[in-house]
Amino acid sequence: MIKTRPFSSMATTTRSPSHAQDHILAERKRREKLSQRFIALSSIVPGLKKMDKASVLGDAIKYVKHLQEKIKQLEEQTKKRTVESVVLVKRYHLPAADDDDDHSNSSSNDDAELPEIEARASERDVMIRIHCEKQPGVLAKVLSEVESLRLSIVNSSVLPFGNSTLDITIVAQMDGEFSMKVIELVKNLRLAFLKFM
Amino acid sequence: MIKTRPFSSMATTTRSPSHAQDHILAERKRREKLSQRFIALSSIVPGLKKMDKASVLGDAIKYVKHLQEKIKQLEEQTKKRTVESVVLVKRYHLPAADDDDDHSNSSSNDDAELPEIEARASERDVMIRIHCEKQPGVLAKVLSEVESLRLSIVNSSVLPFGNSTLDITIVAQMDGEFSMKVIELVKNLRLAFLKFM
DNA sequence: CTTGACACGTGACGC
DNA sequence: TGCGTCACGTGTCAA
Repeated sequence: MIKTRPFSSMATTTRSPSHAQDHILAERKRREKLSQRFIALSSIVPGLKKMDKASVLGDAIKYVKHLQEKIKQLEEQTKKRTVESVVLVKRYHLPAADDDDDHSNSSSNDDAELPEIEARASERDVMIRIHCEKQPGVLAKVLSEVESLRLSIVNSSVLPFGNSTLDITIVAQMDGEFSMKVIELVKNLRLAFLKFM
Repeated sequence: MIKTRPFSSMATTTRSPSHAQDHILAERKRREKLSQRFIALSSIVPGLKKMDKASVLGDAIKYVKHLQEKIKQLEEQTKKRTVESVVLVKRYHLPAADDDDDHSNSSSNDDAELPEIEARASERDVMIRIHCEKQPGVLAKVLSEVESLRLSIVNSSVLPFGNSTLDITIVAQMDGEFSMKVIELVKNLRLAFLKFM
């Protein structure tokens, strides 16, 4: 087997007599490693029809992109879900765009797990319901917050729901002639949660 | 860069010279395609230090596994965080769903005192909240109705609110693989209430 | 007979 | 100097 001379004219690349075999062996090992990785790659990429290297690479590329896109979607989705429940909450209290709040609005939401807060009032009674993530200290925090609003607590109930959720229901009464719009109440509770979390 | 005359003294496989060039060219194209895919692959795999083929393949493999694992986690998480919720308030119209309901709609409603029913589901847990008029026997009625839906009650709470209102919160669990869309649950409870009141 | 894919040996380049 | 990596041309096998 005689190869035609590549025109480099650099005929003087010393070839080691014994080490030439090393070279061959090393190259063989390298190829072996590559082939192994190709097999490994093709084994974790689902649904490939053609098993040739180009197709494996191509399908792997598509697959990676697909996975990345899916992860992106899932992460957005999880965030959206909490946002939706927040929106539900905001329906009750959204006029928050008032002047008493922080003006640094817009990007103010790092809302990892904002709770859903609902409040209603009947005569002197106020009912507060909070659907939130299970956290140590939430109940105490909420109760003290409620009391700080000059509301005397009549009853409270905490129900675990699912693995990581709490449903807190509180009934309180307003003192004397002091009264508070429920929307203000929800706003205050929400601010307390923002500080707390 | 054309090789002139490789004289074929090889006894085994002799190729026509023009066709040999085709072979070379084709192989070149194939290699080019492979290299291109390698580059493409390495461009979408983040944070790879070594750019040699074996490392690209190896890191791509690790990366794919990492993505798969992450997707698995995210999907589990979203499943946990998925909370279906339906609220039925008087005057609010249910998405009507199927035909199993009474068609005698229209002005048949003396619904002045229909309760507000809300249900949400997370995994096996179901939370039911009913805001209704204070009546003797409501709780028992509601609980038996819930149990008749193959739900085992985990916790229940009844809070008086105002003079004539009750806020009932129930947490129950669905049996085994039996599951029910929350909207069906709300519909059933609503029907029970309609019969009861 | 053509086409495409593969592994091999080999020269070259960079550290 | 050697060691690792690469691209190339080539022979071979299968569709």
